Amino acid sequence: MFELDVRSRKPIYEQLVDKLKELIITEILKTDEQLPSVRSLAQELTINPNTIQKAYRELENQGYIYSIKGKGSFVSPATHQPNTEKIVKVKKELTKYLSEALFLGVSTAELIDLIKEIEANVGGGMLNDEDESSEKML
Amino acid sequence: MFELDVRSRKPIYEQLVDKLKELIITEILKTDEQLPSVRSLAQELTINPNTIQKAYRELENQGYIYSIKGKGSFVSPATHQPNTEKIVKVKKELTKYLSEALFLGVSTAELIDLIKEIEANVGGGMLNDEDESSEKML
DNA sequence: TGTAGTGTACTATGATACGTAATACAGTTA
DNA sequence: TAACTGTATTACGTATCATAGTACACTACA
Repeated sequence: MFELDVRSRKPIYEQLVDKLKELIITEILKTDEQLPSVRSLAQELTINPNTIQKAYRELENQGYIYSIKGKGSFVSPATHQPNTEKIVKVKKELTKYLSEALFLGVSTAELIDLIKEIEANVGGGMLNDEDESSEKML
Repeated sequence: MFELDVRSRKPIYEQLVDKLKELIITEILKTDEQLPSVRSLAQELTINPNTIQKAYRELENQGYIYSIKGKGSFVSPATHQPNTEKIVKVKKELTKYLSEALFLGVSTAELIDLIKEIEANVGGGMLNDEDESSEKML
């Protein structure tokens, strides 16, 4: 279900946040669906429960999930209400990577195709994860 | 010339890499133009020379600049030869942020506009009279 | 009621990265 | 020679990450 790279410079909990966010955005994980418990996921990924909890806390802070003591953690309903601050932040990152992509020779057309491709997956359903090199497959 | 956030979670040297990369990509810094020396830039930014050097080393590793002992550091000529590995990496980041942008309600049209806007500022040459729409994205 | 499963909180420890500081060396330029 | 470049090394303090262990509060269920 997850591929983690424990050797990566990017913290494990942050990798988890990214992966889960992606699963939520693409609606592979649906609204109110229950996430694995911190302990079970920790055991499955052979990492520490605290690390899972940190990722869940971050996702909760960002509004992607909600947690109920004694019950579990669940996917938040997609509000789709514009969050200006977040959008500004994301656009900034986008600008950075779009610039670099163009600089590296990626064409505008290709980028637009990428957008359309992603758009088809966001809220749509199917998506497959093509991912990096190493490690830990579960 | 630079604005750094020493309190940011992002390392200073990495902020420097990003800023300089952007200046190179947008050709504000032109091929073979000399960068500030590690010591002078360190003094200007009131940070440690080692931190500058780390950023320069990273930029050199990524092919954006070259350094000559005793002379200085200079902007590499833009090769524009496709670097598959880098492109894959950038596309991956792009996918992440594009997904999130779409999820947050940014429209496809808006994203395409963003691409075109950036394209006008990258590499192509004609645009160093950046008076209007460009606005020095940072 | 008891028990197992949830989330949550806290302390402690080791490893690693970041940034600074000081020093040294090598090469270029005037 | 003197002053400027890049580069390398060691040491130190700090912060973050991840683990480990423990504890507590709440929920569900037999």
